[in-house]
Amino acid sequence: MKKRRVKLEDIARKLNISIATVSRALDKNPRVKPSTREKVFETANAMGYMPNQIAKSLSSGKTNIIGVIIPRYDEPFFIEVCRGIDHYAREHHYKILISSSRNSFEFERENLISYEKGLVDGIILSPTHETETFIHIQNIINKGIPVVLFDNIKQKVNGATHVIIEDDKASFSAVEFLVKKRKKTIAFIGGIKEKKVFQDRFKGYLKALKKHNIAVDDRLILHCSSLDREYEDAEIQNFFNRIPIQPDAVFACTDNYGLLAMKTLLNLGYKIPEDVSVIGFGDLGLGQIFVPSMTCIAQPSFEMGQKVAELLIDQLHEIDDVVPQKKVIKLDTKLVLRDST
Amino acid sequence: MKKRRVKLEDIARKLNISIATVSRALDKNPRVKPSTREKVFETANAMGYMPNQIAKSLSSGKTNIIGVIIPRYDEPFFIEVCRGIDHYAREHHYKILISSSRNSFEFERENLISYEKGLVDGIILSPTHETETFIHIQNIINKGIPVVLFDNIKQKVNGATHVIIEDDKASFSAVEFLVKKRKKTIAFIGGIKEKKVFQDRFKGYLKALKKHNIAVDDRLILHCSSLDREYEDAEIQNFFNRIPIQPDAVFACTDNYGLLAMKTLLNLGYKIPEDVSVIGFGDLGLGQIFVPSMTCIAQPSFEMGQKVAELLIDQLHEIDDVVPQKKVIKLDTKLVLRDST
DNA sequence: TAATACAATGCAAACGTTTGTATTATTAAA
DNA sequence: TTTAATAATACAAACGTTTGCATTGTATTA
Repeated sequence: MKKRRVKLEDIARKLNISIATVSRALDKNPRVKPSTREKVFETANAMGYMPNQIAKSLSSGKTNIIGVIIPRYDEPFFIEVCRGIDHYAREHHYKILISSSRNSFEFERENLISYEKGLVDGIILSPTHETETFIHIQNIINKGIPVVLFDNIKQKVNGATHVIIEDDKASFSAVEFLVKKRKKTIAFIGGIKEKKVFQDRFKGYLKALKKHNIAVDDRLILHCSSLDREYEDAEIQNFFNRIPIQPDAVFACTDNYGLLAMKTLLNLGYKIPEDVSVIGFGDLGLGQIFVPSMTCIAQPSFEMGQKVAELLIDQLHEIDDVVPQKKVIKLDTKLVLRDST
Repeated sequence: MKKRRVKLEDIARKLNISIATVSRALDKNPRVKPSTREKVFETANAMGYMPNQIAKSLSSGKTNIIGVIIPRYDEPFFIEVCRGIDHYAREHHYKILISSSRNSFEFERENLISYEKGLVDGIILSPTHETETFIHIQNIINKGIPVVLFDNIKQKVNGATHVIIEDDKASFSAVEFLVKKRKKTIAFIGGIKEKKVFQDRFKGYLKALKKHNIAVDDRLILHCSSLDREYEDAEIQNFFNRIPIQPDAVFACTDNYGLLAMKTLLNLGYKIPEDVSVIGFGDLGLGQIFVPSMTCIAQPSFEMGQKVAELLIDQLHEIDDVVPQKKVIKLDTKLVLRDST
């Protein structure tokens, strides 16, 4: 069934020249005579030659593959980042190997180890909420494999570049916006408490309330604990069904939470934005479709992907001896106003 | 900067044994004495040995990587399929290399060629709307690389396994459902005409109308031509803004079209489902969040991914001499009723 | 016409594994 | 003890490239 691949040797034999010459000819190396090169190209085509990437990689020590680890697929933010990575990477002749850590530290570690086997030239990683220790990442870096981290970074990792947004600032400004609209009972819907981004978004919420002398009311605060799409809905419905006071605004830490909140509130008979304003976080398209459309903090996801890829690829091309400056890159967010506020 | 990797040779030298023995010891090959094996494992650990996947692949001729080509990232259906693939693949020790053809035949071909260089053991592909000729796929198969196709297959490819749903049947039953609800002016929102799945879904629509003696009215039919999320919205808004008759139902060929239709209709003052019913296609979660929630044809995307991966991996494990039976697998859809009808 | 330069090509090692076969060491049987 | 059997290990080729260095061929100069 499986056909034997044509290799350099086959071309060499047919033309009665050496493998080295064939290799160089295909490389357009000026050391081989134009006429020879032509002949090589012709027979290579005729024979259907296709270089063996694996052999090339073994010889060169480069695979031109970037390993990407995200906590989950079913979060549009991560997919959008991947799209950004793919865009930049392809332009620079890299391919991407994506895997999901499924919100599990163990999976994240396993993935990292599998990448350590030399399959990838560098790694882009967004740590899970479970990730408390970073030695598994440090280990990889110590082996000389460049790593770029994005989103949800609990701890600065020495030698890695970080790309983040300022979650606390962003949520602070969103909540302050609500306060300035004279909202007094602002509900907060966050995600799992263990996740740094949610912690920071919560901090921003608290800070805005404090600044404007609004008392924090625990009954208005929900930290969703679901890791799956299916349970988030129930959790948020529960929350609003039982809430003892009527909120006049909701600040949600993701677009999805925001949409689910709007859905639940509408079903409970609230009018948006008359009775209650809602702000989401992310701005990944769905907020624009919902009726009413949702005000969001726009996070530059695609751009984040591009940036992350750019930084990694830059690092891959650095001269080995130059000890590179590792950086923390902060991308800007902005509040996009729509009908829900 | 870059540390030299520890290799078998280093372990061998340290223990004064041969590379072959080290290799076999790590493989737990019974040909090496238990005590030797122990020593090998110990020093391997102590030295931080990590096998070189590339070298392994070159030697074994297997990479344990599956190449996946999808037309676009920003279509939840494809991501859900990828998630299914990832799930099944990981369980069977395969990794996935994803790339997007960006709705372009040329990109699809390029990706395929890049995979042909021996990087992947097999390929999962969903052809673009531009893909008319299938020789690039046939070529790959002829080289002995297994290919499984899913969604949007215009032409049966010899030697490839196909996984599809019966788009015409599914849309027929959805439209018939509307007819039975006494809907007479049923609008159709499809995608680019060149895409087989949209052609089939349109056929189902026509067939249902015909069966129930409802005249086809071109003014009720929209074939969206946008390939980008951003333009779809405008196209659908335009359509409903200018529509000369009031539809009493809308059958949309994707969830996104359905949601955009609902949004536009609501903004135009229609009541859903009182004035107009809406059915979407896909059922990827968003329909449940929208208010009112959207009735959908549920397409088993995750399962499709799993199935596709299963079929490919089965093929990869087939004995080479056995000429395998290539199949066309049809997955079931069902109509999920919600508030929009 | 011999010496010299340089263009074109070839040889062989290297990349890090795996694995068939050969070799050596050890044990059991005669 | 020597022989036969078997267990343990070693050798070397193979996977398909790339590349530094050596070699051959050709043209230029004196």
